[in-house]
Amino acid sequence: MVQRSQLRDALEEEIVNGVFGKGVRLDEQELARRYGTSRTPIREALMQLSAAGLVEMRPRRGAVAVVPDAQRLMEMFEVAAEMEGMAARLAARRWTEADNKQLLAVHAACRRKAEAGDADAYYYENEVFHEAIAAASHSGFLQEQLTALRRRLKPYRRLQLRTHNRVGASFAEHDAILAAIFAHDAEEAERLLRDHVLVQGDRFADLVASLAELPAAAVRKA
Amino acid sequence: MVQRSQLRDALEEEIVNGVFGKGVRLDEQELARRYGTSRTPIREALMQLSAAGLVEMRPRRGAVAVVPDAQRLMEMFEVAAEMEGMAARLAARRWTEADNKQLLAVHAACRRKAEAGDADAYYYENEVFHEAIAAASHSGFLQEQLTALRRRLKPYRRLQLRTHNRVGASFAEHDAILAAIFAHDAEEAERLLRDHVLVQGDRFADLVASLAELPAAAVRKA
DNA sequence: CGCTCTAGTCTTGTATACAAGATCAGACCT
DNA sequence: AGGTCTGATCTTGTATACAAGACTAGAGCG
Repeated sequence: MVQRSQLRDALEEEIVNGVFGKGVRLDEQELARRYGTSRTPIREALMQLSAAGLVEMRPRRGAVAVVPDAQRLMEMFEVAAEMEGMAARLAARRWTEADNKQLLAVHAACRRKAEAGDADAYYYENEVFHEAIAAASHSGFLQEQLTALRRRLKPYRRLQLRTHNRVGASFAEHDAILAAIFAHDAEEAERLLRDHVLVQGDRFADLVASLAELPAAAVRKA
Repeated sequence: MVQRSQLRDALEEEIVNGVFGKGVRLDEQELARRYGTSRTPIREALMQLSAAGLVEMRPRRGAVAVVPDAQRLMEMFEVAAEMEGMAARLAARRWTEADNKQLLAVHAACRRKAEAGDADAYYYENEVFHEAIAAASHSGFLQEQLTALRRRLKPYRRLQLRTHNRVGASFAEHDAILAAIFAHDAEEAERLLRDHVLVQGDRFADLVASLAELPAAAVRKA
């Protein structure tokens, strides 16, 4: 049986992965055909995605996928870095024995994937690692916000984890972050995790800049 | 003519202001009757609000208003403080002449309302002040996130601005924040604005605690 | 030759009809 | 009497029909 949320997730997946180009109209009938349903569930999914900022709904003129340009992407990475840093700070103050166990377990899993040189598998465990820190912050709201943000940045993160030997560096950073958290050094944990995420943003910016994929970063309108 | 977004906003307003009690089912037919429309637009509005975290949609069992308990509210204030602080930090680094002008103008408006002792008017200008700082951060994404968060915290903020002589204190804090921003002191601006917002959260927590309005903070389920 | 106005078509937005799971009440059984 | 099963009713979820604004193409005009 198909859950309502699955349609939304499938659409989100497609949009976030850039299946639809910038400014392409998302035709409700076509989507309905493609997903084998009527327009109603499609519309409801689109409404949700528009509330989440993934599509823009122009009255009477259809929905278009929102494809963040390089500047917007940097802004998103900046905010993500700030919030991940905040999570680390709170985690350093509040972690429990259960959090400790969980973090060590996930960290070990990261090590295995990193040593195996499996970037894709590492990428997955990396997500779990960050999620575990968010959980250790014991702020449900922060955790939710971070999860939503991570989903949107997912494809871009993945993109640049593959470059260079980022996996090795990433793991080393995880190590330092955990040390700071377990030492209850909130400021240091915040700084380290923030930088850890920002590096991804910077690297992404480099990547984009080098590809010059971006003719119209400044053409954003109010 | 009634825009689609107006229905959503009206519903959001009602929910955020706690018109519906905790766990009360939002009956689609009743809402449709009340707003003089069919169920379809109501459903679409509810979908958007569920994506924004304001209502929870339980499959086949209807939507209920999500009323944050005290702990969740504190978490939201914490995150808001962090992001407002971030905005101040960025604003201190990036403000332009136009931002400067705008900030001074809004600050002057705040002063007038504060001196007139008009808490409600001050409350409104206060919003504009914070919005102006977010604008001066030159991060569109951060600005949007802050706007969304502010909307959700609005009723609680308003609640505690009325207490004590918070208006006078608030204005003095604004003054210091602007000084730090104009001096390009990013760290100080961040610290001041963060505390400025956190005070509101703390005061709110005091309020709630004193009213003991909250029997079931721990009953939140996974 | 290009612009504008207009009719036609297409797409979105809303209402309604129908299908299917959830709730509730009453009867039945233990 | 209490609990449980079952059918009636109600609500949500989906499909379809219809209304109304937006795009398009083509004719007419400058």
